[in-house]
Amino acid sequence: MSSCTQHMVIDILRKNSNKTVSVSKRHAKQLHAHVVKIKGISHEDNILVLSLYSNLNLLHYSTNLFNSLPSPPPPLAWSSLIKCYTSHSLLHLSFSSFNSMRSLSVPPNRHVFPSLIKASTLLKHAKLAYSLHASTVRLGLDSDLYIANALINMYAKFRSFSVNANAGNVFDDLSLRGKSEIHSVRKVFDMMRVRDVVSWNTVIAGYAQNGMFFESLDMVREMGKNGNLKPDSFTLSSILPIFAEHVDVCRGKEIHGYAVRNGFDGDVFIGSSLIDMYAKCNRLENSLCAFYLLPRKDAISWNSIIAGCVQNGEFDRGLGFFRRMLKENVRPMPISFSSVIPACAHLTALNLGKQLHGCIVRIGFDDNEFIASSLVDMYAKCGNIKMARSVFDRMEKRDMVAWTAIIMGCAMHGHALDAVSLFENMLEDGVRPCYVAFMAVLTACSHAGLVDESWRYFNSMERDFGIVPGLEHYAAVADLLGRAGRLEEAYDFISNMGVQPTGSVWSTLLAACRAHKNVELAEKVVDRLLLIDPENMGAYVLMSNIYSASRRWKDAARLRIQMRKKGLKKTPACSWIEVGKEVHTFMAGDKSHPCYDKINKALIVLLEQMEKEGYVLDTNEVLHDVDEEHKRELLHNHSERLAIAFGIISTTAGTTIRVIKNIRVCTDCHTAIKFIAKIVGREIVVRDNSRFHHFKNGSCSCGDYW
DNA sequence: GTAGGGTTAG
Repeated sequence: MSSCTQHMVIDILRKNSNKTVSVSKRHAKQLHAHVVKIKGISHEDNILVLSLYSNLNLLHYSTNLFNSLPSPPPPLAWSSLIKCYTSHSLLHLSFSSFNSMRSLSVPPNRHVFPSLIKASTLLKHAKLAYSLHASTVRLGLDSDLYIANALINMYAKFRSFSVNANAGNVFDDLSLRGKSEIHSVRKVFDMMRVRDVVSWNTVIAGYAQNGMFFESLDMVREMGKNGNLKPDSFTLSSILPIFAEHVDVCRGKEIHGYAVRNGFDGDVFIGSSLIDMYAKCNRLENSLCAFYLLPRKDAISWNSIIAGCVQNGEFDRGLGFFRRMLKENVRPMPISFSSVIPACAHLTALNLGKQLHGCIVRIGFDDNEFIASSLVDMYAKCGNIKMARSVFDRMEKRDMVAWTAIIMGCAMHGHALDAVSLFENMLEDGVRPCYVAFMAVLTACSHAGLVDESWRYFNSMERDFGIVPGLEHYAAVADLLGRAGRLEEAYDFISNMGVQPTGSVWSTLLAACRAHKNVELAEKVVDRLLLIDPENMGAYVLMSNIYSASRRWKDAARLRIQMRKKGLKKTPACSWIEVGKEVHTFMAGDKSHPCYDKINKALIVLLEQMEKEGYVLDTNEVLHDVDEEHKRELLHNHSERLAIAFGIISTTAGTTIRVIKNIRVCTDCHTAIKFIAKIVGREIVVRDNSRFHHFKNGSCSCGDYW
């Protein structure tokens, strides 16, 4: 009897809601067997079993049972089948089934629409979705609780699609449509006679995901007042990202407290939202607590803590969590890689980055845009611009981030013309440049002295793209003017820029004054600089260097005394190199390395050969008023030379040497490294605080302009 | 039959 079957179905579904899925699955099959055994083939009962299979997401059992039904199957059978297809993301099958259903003249009932609306949402197929909405209106079903909930979700999602599409491409009509869609969310919601917690949560999440934070939080209040419903774990995980974005840790903590009081703090969704919220509020310790207190961790919990560490500059920690994730057999997701690779980029850990790249290729994630962009950036930052370019060239779809990464990469490596032509290619591709993309192309211009191009891009920013130039853009142009020797022009440009200049903008001009030996303007600049940033030690050092270079020792000494009085100390110069699996660090004049004697001997031998080749020491770099011999020793012990010499004696012949320095390479070392590269027949890559220098065969990729 | 969390460039 089918009423007996119905009771058993209900019993199984109840057990299923207790998360004992495997038990229910077994029960379902037992029930099916029971039905077959006792009653032979009863289609009425089979339809109930089918709805049970469909609820348990058992695709094959559902389709097999469905195919055994006589034609035409009743509406309940169709809606079960379609639901099953949709929840397995077989969206085209959902629609082809719907079409078959209609061609057999089976009337669609209310149960079939939610799955179809969901399928059209997942397909991002707006036309289909709108026609489904129209059908429900014609059938008078559009205020049905489940259908309306699905419609609200659909309109909220379409709004975010168009918002996101708008960020990368030029489709102005989409933003208008986006507005009407968020309006439709509210219209459907307002029209409903009965709303449940899902209705409220869907609207709240929809507003939150579309950046309508005020409206979202307002709905949470309304939910309690007019809806008489308490926020649940869905509500909380929707609104936590709002406080993450606003860096509002106080209100984030309030939500955390509410979650604890109501027993939601063990929920994995809440957990990862909390980890993320605390990390974005720079409270990594709280993120770690939230992570460790989670009773069950899923892949997303791991992703959140990895991204949290990396975003807070805890690169080694982020890498550590990534390793532990693998060790605990949690399958990494594409996001896991795009979160952890920037850690390699920041640590300049090329070998580690390569290993991760290998892993990515093996898993088959190498076509993921996010991962590819992070790899482009990582290779560029680790000094391997060729690999960066090859990863970029292999990308099928390139979004603005990918373009920006490669343009910035080329800029850092002094390939300014490549950077500029890539920027033009990006525009031809219809990708709209953003704030960062302009930073990249302007940086490229400034590294190569392309004054005219720089002006052209700078002027087009606001005029053609509506991007108001920020400090970084002004700084790049000012830097370029200064280094091109147009010092007065640069001074006027900085004095009249649209934003308040920072000390560092003036510092670049000060450096230019030094390069072009203009002491008078330097004095004017340093006054302006110290007015804004009186503690800027770089300014004192530079000005002192400028005085020294023009042999005004007394003025130089006066500044150094002022520095000492203020307690300002120069940033100690430091270089490091990765040999084998270890990173070796050298300070200027550092004799502490276990191989120091060997390094020193190598440097002496090199110096002899360099001098034979025509190297002349440039002592202008040394700011102290000391005798020539002492100057020679000071230069000889610059940290990059120690690191390079160590690299030469501890790696096999022909290996590229990659050294990183925390401040700019000095002119003398720059000349010296050109000689060294030629003598030892190796490529030497040096990254200073702003760019890469590739030394090869006696010359440098920067063309001595840096 | 409907709703939720985490990514990349400076």
